[in-house]
Amino acid sequence: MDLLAVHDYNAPLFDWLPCAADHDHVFHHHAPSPDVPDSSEVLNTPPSPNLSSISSSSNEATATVSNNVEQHSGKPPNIEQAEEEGGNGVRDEQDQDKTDKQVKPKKKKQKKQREARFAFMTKSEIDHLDDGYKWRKYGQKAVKNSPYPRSYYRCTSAACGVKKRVERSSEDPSIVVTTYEGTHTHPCPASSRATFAFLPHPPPTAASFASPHFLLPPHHQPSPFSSTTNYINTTSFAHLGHDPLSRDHGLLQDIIVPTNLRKEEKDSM
DNA sequence: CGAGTTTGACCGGCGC
DNA sequence: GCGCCGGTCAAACTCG
Repeated sequence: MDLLAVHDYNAPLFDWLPCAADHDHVFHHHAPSPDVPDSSEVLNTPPSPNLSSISSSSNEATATVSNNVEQHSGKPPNIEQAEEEGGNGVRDEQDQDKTDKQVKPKKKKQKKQREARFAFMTKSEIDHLDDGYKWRKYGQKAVKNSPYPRSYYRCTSAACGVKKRVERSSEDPSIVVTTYEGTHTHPCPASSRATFAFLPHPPPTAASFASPHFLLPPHHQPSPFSSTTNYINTTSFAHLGHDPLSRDHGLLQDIIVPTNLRKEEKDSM
């Protein structure tokens, strides 16, 4: 399972970001989702079925990846939203009814299609790592089996529907688990001092995370974190699967963790 | 005053 | 069908 999951992440995943294209280190970002039913607004035209091989066996493991990709098929949330807001009148009307309980129309009937997600762990004391984008917090929830809450952020850029979740590992409170979901539809507003400044311009996206380059050890890059920040030892990663690169260097800046994997991790506890 | 955060409530999906 | 839980909304609040 773990192996599978990790495998997923070493495999090129999706073309998350348009701007990922000018990424020098672009690893292969072809978006997978061979079976992505075409949608009107798919940003990442997914030509290459890379996942097919992966997704054959483990539903769980692939769920997050391929599934997400598939889910992409629907339409990005922002689009959905746009649509919804296109039906602004609807919303307004509903607003008038809102005194009831049906406060909002929310998502329409259609099964909610989720954007591809990508989680990674960072050892940091800071919860909300600045990745160069501007995020607005729109929710926070207590996490089951964890004393730490999970925060929900959305990219503040108007048309950008990218979301991210930030939570602390209940196991190791010093580890922050960040899950990105969606594709930025705009350039990174700030990249210099950002947490991910060590990354080539395009800030963290699933694609960039998926890229092995993202796994460069700390000494290869200026640490965006405070001096108190530690790095997760590769052993952790080894436990997740493997990564020759990181193994070589012994340390790892961030650990890329498939969301499903984390789930499985939990399950196995 | 606008932008961002907090927080309680709502909703939908999923497992039992 | 029911309850649990994750995700989202939006009003109220805070801060610059």
